[in-house]
Amino acid sequence: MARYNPKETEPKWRAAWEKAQTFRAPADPGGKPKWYVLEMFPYPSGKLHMGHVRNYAMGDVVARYKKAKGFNVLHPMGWDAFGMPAENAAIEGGSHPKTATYAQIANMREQLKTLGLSIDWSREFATCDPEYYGQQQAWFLALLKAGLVYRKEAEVNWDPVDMTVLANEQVIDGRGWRSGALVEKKKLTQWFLRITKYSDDLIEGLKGLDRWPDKVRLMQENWIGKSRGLKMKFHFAGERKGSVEVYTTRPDTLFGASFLAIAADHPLALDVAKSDPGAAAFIKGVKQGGVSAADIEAGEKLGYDTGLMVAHPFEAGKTLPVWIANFVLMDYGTGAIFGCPGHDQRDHDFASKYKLPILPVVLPPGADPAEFSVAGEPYVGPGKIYNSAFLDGLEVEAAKAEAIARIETQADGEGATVFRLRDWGVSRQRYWGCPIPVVHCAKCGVVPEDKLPVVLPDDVTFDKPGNPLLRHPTWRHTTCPNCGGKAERETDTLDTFVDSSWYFARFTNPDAAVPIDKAAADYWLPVDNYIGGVEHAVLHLLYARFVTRALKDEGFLSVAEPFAGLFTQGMVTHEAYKNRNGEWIEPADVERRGDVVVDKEFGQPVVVVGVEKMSKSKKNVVAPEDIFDAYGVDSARLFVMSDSPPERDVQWSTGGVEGAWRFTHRIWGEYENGVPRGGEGDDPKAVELRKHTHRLIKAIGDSIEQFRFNTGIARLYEFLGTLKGAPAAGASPALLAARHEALSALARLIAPYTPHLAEECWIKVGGQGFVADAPWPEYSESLAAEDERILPVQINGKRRAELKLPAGMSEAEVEKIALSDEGVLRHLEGQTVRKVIVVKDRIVNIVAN
RNA sequence: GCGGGCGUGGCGGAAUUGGUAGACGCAACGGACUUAAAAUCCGUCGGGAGGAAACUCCCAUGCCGGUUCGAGUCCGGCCGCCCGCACCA
Repeated sequence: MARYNPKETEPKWRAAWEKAQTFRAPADPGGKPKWYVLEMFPYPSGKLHMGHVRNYAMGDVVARYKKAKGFNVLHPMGWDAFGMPAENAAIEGGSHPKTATYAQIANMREQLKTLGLSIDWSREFATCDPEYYGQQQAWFLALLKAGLVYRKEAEVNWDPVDMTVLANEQVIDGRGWRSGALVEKKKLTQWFLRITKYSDDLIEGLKGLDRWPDKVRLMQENWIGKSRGLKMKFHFAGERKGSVEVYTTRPDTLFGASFLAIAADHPLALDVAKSDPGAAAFIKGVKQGGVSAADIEAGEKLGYDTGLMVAHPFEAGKTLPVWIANFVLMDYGTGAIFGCPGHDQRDHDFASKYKLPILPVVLPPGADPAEFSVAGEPYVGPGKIYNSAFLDGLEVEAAKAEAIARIETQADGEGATVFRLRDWGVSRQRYWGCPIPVVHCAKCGVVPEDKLPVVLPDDVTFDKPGNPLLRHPTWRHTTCPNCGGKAERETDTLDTFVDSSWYFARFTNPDAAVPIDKAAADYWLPVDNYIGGVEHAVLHLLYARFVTRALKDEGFLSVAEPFAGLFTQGMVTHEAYKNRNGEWIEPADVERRGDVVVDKEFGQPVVVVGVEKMSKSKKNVVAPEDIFDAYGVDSARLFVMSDSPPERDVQWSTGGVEGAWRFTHRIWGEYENGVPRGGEGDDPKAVELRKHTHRLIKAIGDSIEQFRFNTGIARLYEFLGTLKGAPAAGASPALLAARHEALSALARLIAPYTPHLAEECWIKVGGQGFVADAPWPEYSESLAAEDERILPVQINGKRRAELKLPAGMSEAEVEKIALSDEGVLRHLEGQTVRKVIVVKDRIVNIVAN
């Protein structure tokens, strides 16, 4: 018997689908409901890895299923093609980012196509296509006009050797990751998107995203970080005029205030430093005090007493010293706080160090005011306010409201909402990104470019550090669209997160002459299933939500939320191995012999270091091409979906993919000799098989709807066992008919997972056209329903017997049967039945003693 | 430190959401086929005790306690691991 040969069948079907344009998503709805499936588009690294296989296989399962269920499915693919890897490669002597990127796209497109995905390739684009980023420039200018884009001076991590701005994660121990140079804090005028305008709305919108993981919603909520409190002024006591504004979420503890602290870059601190060398030195010290998170964590609280005093707003005559403190952040709240050491850990640390008063004003429930002390540690829990004049006796929350009201009547401040979220800095001093389409004119200032796209020049060099656009002989020199005079182009390019913040909308009509074809977007958006890695839980997904809102407000599209359903899938991991010299070795070079893992070549035992994300550095990478070659694409797809729940990591193993491979062959074995249609007749075995078939149809559909692919696949494996128990050889006509029904359904049920094999099977059952175009099988409720139940009988909570009963039997009847069952009676000997609990179709529990 | 999640056989994981714990797969072991091996097929597979056997009983979902007729699932307290944020006032 000829074995199923995926190497022959798989390419054949891919070519057939392509020729028939099976996965083209028609723009015209034609009465079908739409379904938009999108996986996060890849950076074109040039090499497909197992993580991609899992991500795209997952989306493909849903897309193929929804298509079979009668939806008009959009399932597009593109390339997140701008960004630093290509530019860094060019700097290191590689080829030009453009040629390299398009070459890598070509490679990766071929590899992705090998996966047999149901993608509408006619919609493909790359973010580095001028047709795409030109439209991005168009809406960028619309946002600029609307005031959602602005420039301001901001501090950046500047690498003085590479002459570039670094992201925080590129700064390692205060040094540039590439050059190793000490990173400087530098002020540059940068472009910002006003995401903070939508802070509240972005939090509110999360509530409606009921098909998002709670975890991601929570992460976004925390990231935006809304807090309610009080902004208030402390007036200077003494000669100095004016006031310092602070923000607090604990106005109830105002009577416990013992100092004010301001950030080192607070205007007041800078003013003091002008005439106070000590303050100037302190500020300088704070600024140099490390950039990395670890530095900040280890950092001790330090302060400098400015000598200034402010008046307490409620206690006449009481004054508080104003300190400059290293732990106060300028860009949160007002950059100034009042310190209440009794009820805040940081203030307590600070006050202890500088011997400032520590006053308790919140009394924990049940504590004795005469005994209670906060000298050792602050108390941050709930309680009643005391030592606080008019606030005495109030609970914390009530006291907050009362304090805010008082401050408001004194006209010293007002209740305020503050967000942690900052505006989005999108300037990158880099070449390989979308040019910011403005010119700088000496006469007219910043002027939007009127001829789009502003195209990146190709003739640039990477032999010197810094932004090649700055060095280009002609590119930046242009004329002002406004006055026609000499002007210079902006040389900053956009953060690549901008590119990925709207691509899902562009897919709805990638050829539109405007950024977004509104009719197409209105039809397709929002994305119904968005699938990708959880590492994008905050940044990408928050930016995309923001840009969608901004584009909606500017009339480009109609939805506020781009992604109705989100699924974050786990990684593909693999065991990592080290030989006895401590060197990493590749999975291909090791072999399992009994209980030990050995080096194939030398036979020496190797150490299994653990199961980790596939990475080059640990050499625990399995190349998808090798797997496709050995087992076929279908087996690889099936395995990455089968072993673990999709949101969790899956561990790649040779044994696992071999199991999937065996399964495909066993399936084929049921079809290869033909599937006779059978005939009429009575056969209990036929009825039994039909029941299993209809139950399976229901189960597989449910498992895909719920993203529980692993349990669905388990049911498919199980069903194969059922088929083997009802072989075709010697079967009655009725059983043959039931087998035909089963195998016809099965071909369609496996199609989302193993689409190539399914097409072969579909032929064998006499299916019309592609199984990829075939409707999902229907199940009959009555056949899928269990008509017989096995009820366990517990006695005092321990399972003692089983009853096989028809489903739906009444509680009283079940009780009667249970109490007369031989096995049950044996266990009840010498005991009195006190109570019988019958849960319909589920369980019987007899309480006896 | 704050917020969230998880802990089930040798391993990945199931468990109708409070109702037969261990589906399905991997590994392992036994058997069939074969001159032999691979492949394939069939079977066993949480631990313990009893029995020739069908089977019966006890223990078991990180640990301790609670609620309940009944707890892997709910509640409280520990222990361990993972993720996010991190001086956010």
